[in-house]
Amino acid sequence: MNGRRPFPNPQALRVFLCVAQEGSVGRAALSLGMTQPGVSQHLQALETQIGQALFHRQGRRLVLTKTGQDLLPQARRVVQALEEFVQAAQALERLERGRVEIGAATTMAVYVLPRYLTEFKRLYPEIRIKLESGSSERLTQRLLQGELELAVVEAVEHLEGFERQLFYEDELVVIVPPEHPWARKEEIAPEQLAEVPLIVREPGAMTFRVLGSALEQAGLEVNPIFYTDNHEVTKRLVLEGAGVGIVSSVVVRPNVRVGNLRALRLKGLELRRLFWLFYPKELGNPAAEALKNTLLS
Amino acid sequence: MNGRRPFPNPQALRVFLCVAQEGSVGRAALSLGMTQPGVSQHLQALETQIGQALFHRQGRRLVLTKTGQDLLPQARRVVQALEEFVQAAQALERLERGRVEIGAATTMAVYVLPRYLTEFKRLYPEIRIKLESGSSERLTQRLLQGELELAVVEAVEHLEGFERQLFYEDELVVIVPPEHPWARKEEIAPEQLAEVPLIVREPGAMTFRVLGSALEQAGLEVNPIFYTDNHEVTKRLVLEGAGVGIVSSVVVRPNVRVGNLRALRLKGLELRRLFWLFYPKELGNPAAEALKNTLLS
DNA sequence: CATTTTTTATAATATCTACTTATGAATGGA
DNA sequence: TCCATTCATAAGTAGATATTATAAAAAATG
Repeated sequence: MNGRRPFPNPQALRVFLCVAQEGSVGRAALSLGMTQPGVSQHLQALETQIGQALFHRQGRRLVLTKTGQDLLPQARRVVQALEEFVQAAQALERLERGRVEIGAATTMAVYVLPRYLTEFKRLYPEIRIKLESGSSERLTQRLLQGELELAVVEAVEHLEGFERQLFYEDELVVIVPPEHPWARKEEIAPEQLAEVPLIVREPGAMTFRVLGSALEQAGLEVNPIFYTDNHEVTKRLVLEGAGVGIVSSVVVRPNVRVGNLRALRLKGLELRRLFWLFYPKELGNPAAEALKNTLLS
Repeated sequence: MNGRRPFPNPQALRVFLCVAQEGSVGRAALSLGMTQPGVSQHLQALETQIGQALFHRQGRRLVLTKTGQDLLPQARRVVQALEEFVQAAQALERLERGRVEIGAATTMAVYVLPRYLTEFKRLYPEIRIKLESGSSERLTQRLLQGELELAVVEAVEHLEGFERQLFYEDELVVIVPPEHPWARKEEIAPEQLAEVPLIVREPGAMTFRVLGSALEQAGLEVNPIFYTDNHEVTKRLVLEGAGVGIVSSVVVRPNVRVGNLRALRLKGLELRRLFWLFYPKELGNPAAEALKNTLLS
């Protein structure tokens, strides 16, 4: 069996409505932009399908039967529901509605994304955004499973079916309180880290891993005295004089600086972290497309 | 241009809903009673039509995109409206709903139809009946124009596209009050009508015309002193002693008799009136069909 | 009352749609 | 690595949906 139609053709319903309104097959055809025989055929098809006459044909006159009158409102509801469907789809396309779910590595989510999201909200006030922060691994996973449409994470590798663009170039810096002996320096030698109490993020965090591998390549070893799960905690501890911190540079940028923390580079070490925006090759959701563009503009 | 489709195919919407619910193309196909490629094609067609992805294909996994989630309720409404349409049509067919409009010559409407309509109401309590009374000519007109589906009228002639069955055989009778000299008779000679004050219906009414033509054929002439537009008025006048009435026999049948009116036949005159039930050859409205059967049973 | 005009229905036909089966490709588990 | 499962694609077919052309019937007109 093929070409079968389990329920009435909405085009026929539309024809039905139009003929009922216009009171004439010919005028309905005109109004619907089709030819008159097509209208006749649709009407007949609908009538045989429901097994009842919708119109009374007395010569050229067409009068709704009682059945026709009774079915008119139901037919109207169908057509209206269909129109609302396409309107909803168009509204999504025109960004008058919609949702995006984006994931971002915690550091980005806290220190960088807010300003973009604010801008996006200004451009498309009706679109709902859900921001999920977490580890790059977890977010990458969620992206692959289609539960996120965009993700700002550190590149693990190329992801099949996805594209990426560089979003943010970060580096790790050493932070010290203003009264610290290093406070006036621009940079210090990595070896000096062994002489001070170190405050870093917990071993699981990417921040820590970047640091660890860099120091390892340099043949150095450090003994942190504090592990934190939060850059803000690190900053506080450093300000209190508990030690020297190592954090992403974004957390001491002008607008997020706390107190008079000083930031220094580690001489000769490459501590850069690259954050990429990942997105499916065909992301298909106009709202996600728009957010992507905002993020990359 | 042909085969065009101005708005989405509801079958595709149904597929969309089912895939979203089942979470799998294959299972949706099974549940919809079609093969898997058909489902895939419907989904793709819908997606290209609205220009957005509804599902995220990560390998074999299918996850609703945000767009898909947003459009799900609208799609559901369309399918539901369609189902309600067919249900409404079926309800009409099963006589669980519906309307009939029947016309009947005044005499029939007042004295005969009520008991049939009561019976019909008992059989099909949900069906609304509208009874229109009036002259046979007017009702025939309305029937031809499709504004009535059934009509109990006196036969004018054969109506093209309509059928008829004898519904009621009536005759005109003379009525007199119980104290009248004729009260004990079964019938009287037509000539005697000239000797008494006559009360008849107005010249426009069929009752009058039947009488007139019968008397004319018999070469008689009468001079009514009262014209009424209502058999009840005639009966009252006769009872009060105002004269002798000529009415349809139905109006003095046992259950509609007022007082002790006596009815007499006119000897040698054929004063029968035949009331026919007229209906379109294909009346297409199950409710009308049912009422027709009740009337003829 | 015959003729013309208007309007709907039918016929023949072409294209597009909506299925089918057969097959390929990719994923996930053993 | 192989196998099973699942979705996508290809090719083919019956049916649906439109078209144009034409007939038939009813109203309008002279």
